[in-house]
Amino acid sequence: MPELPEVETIARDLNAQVRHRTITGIEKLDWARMVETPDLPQFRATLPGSQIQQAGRRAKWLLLTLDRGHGSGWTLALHLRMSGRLWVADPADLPDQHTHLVLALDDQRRMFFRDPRKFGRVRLLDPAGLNALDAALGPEPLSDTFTAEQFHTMLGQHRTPLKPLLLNQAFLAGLGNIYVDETLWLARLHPLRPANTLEADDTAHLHTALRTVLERAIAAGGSTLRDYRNGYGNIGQNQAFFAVYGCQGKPCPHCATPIVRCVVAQRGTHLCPFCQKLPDQ
DNA sequence: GGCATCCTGACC
DNA sequence: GGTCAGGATGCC
Repeated sequence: MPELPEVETIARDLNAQVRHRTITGIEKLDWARMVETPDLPQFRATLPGSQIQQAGRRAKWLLLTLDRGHGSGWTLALHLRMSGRLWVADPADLPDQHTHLVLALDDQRRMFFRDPRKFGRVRLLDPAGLNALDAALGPEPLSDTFTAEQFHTMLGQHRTPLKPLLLNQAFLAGLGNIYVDETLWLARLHPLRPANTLEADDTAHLHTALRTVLERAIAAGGSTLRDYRNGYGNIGQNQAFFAVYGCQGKPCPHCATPIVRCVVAQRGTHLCPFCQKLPDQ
């Protein structure tokens, strides 16, 4: 569910609320499979007493840097996958049946990880583990060091269609189904276009479109379709700006041609058949 | 690449 | 009852 803008929003919200707070205990953990590493005893032993130095993000991973106590040098990495939420709960709130992890803080507040589909995962990483996670992910599209020239070189090395390539986290970090569709529409590129057929100006448009779409979504606090909530438990507003995602049958904001939905790379895909043509057509 | 799998809830 | 869902992985 959450993609880069949603995870970025949650990271900022958490940073504002739990930075320098100490985790006093694990109040609830009823889905052991969500903890990927280390083993459960070490996970339970390490967290209590550790202080959250800061909350950040890498790709779609939320990263809580831990300091002091047993947590020194560790990073708590959380991935929300499809239906996960992570927020600082109101002291009066009780975790429901889908809230599988509750972390108590030293100010009487608690962090809730709720995930009905149970796809979400948590890792406690040492510095080497954090490096490995980072190394397995592509560049951050909003980074100052991610240039259109670099992007063009990257795209030229793949004949894969654009959509599955942009969804591949090892190629580029943070995009998911919504923002790939929105970005390709803004760049007027067909999702099946082989990556290595882009001209330099196509890549420049795609590079600009990526930043426009992602920055607008962050400014709007993310997109809420069903499950997504920010770090305060509130919905985002970016869904109002969708041009194509879920807009099948509605007029293209550029040319008024009805938006169509198809399937590309096993994912629902939304595009304007007039603006986004394959070169052969 | 395609496909199945991990899960549950919403919707038709 | 069947289909779909913002993600990722492992198997052809």
